[in-house]
Amino acid sequence: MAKKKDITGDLSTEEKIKEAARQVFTKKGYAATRTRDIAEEAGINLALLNYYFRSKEKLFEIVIMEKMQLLLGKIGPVLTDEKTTIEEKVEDISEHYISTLIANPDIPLFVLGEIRNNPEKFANLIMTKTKIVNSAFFKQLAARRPDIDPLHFIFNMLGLIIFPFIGKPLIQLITGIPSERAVVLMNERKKLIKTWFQAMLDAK
Amino acid sequence: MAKKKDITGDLSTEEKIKEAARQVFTKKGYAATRTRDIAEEAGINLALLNYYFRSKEKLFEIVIMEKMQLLLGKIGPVLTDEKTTIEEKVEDISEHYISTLIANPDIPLFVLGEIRNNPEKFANLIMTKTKIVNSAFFKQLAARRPDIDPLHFIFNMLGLIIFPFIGKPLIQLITGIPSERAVVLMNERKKLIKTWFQAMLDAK
DNA sequence: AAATATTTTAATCATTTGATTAAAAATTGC
DNA sequence: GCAATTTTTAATCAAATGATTAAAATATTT
Repeated sequence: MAKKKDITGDLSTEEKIKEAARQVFTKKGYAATRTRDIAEEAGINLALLNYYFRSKEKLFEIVIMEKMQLLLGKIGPVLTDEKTTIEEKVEDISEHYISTLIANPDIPLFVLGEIRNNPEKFANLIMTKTKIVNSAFFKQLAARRPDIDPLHFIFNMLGLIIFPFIGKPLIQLITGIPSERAVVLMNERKKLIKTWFQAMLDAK
Repeated sequence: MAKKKDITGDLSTEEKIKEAARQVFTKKGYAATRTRDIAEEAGINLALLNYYFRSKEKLFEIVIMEKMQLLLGKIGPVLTDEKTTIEEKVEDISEHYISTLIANPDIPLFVLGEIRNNPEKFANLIMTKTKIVNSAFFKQLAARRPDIDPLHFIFNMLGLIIFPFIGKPLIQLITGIPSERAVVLMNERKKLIKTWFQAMLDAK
C-alpha cells in the first residue's frame, strides 16, 4: 500500500480535493461548479477527482451533507430539551449559529439553494433530523403566546440569526460596509437577539 | 412586416419565451438553467430563443433586472421619505413586500443567489438604486436608539419579512405545513411585523 | 533490488449545451 | 394572387464538461 497521509501539515491529495470542493461548491453552488474548478483550486490533476471520489455528484454529496449537518445539527437537540426555558434556547441557538456562520458565511445560501433545486433529495434527511412541531420549544411558545402561531416565532428567530448572512452581499453592496465591521455586527447580535426575541414575545 | 401580437389572450412567441424564462430562471438559477428547458417550457423551437433574444445571457439579463426591480424598487423611496415615521415605513414596507413575495416567492433566493455569483455585475445598479445609509429611516433609527447600530434594525426588518420566503422550503420540509397555511401565516405577518419591530426598538 | 501496488499524468471520449444556418412555412403589403 | 418579409423548423456546429484510459511515476513490500 502506498497510502499517503497528511504529513508535516500538508494535506493528503484526497483531503486537498475535498477542501477545494467545499470552497468551490459552497461559493458557487452545484450547477455553476465545474470539476475543473475544483481540480485547479486543489492543485491536482482533474482525473484524480474521479479516482478518489468517482464523480462530481458523489463528491458533492459529501460536501452538502457536511454543511447541512453544520446548519441543522444543533437545532434539534436544543429545541427538544424539556429542561431549558425559551430564553435559554434562543440564546443558545443564537450564539452557536452566529459563531458557526461567521466561520462559514456561505452555508445558508448554499444549503437553501440546493434544497430549492432538489427538495425530494433532502426530504428524508431533514425530517428525521428535526421535528420542530412537537418540540418543547413549540409547546413553550404556544403556552406563552396562545394567540400567535408558534411558527411565527420560529421564523423570527431564524430570520434574525440567518438573514444577515444571506443578505450580506446585498447589504454590503447597498451600504458599502467593510466585512470586518460586518463581523463585529454579527457578534453584537448574539446577545441582542435574545433581548429582541423576548420583546417580540411580550409585544401586545 | 409579420409581427404577431398576443391576440385573443394568447401570448406572442416573444412573450411566451420571456415568461418561460422567468419561471425557469427564478426556480433554478442561471447556471442550472438550460436554454432547452426554457424552450420546452415555452413550447417553442430552441432556435427561436436566440432569434428573439440573441443569447441565454441577454434573456437572463432581462429577467434578473425585472426581479431585482421587484425586490429593490420599493425600498429606496420609502426609506428616504422624510415625512413618515419609523412605524409607518416599517408597516408600508412590510405590507408591500409580503404581498409581492406571496405572488413571487422564489425571488429572494433567486436574486440573492445571483448576486452572490456575480457581485461586481450588480454593484452599480444596486448602489444607485438604494442608499440606505443616508436615508431618513437610518437617521430616525439612530435618533431613537443611539446605543444600537441602525444596521441591526435594517437586518431585523428585512429578516422578518424576507427570511420566511427564503427558508420556506426548509421549514416546509421540517414542519410539513401545507403551502396554503404558509400563505395565511405570511399574511398574518404583515401586521405582526410592525408590532414586533416596535417592541425590538423599545427593548432594553 | 526486484516485484507489486498505488498514485499521478496526459490524452482522449462521449455527452451536453449554447448557438448558428439554410431551408421551409407563415404572414404581410401590394 | 404574388412578391417580399418575417417567423419557424430541423439539422448541425463548436465549445465546454464530466468521465475514462493507458501509460508513467512513485511508493511499498519482500
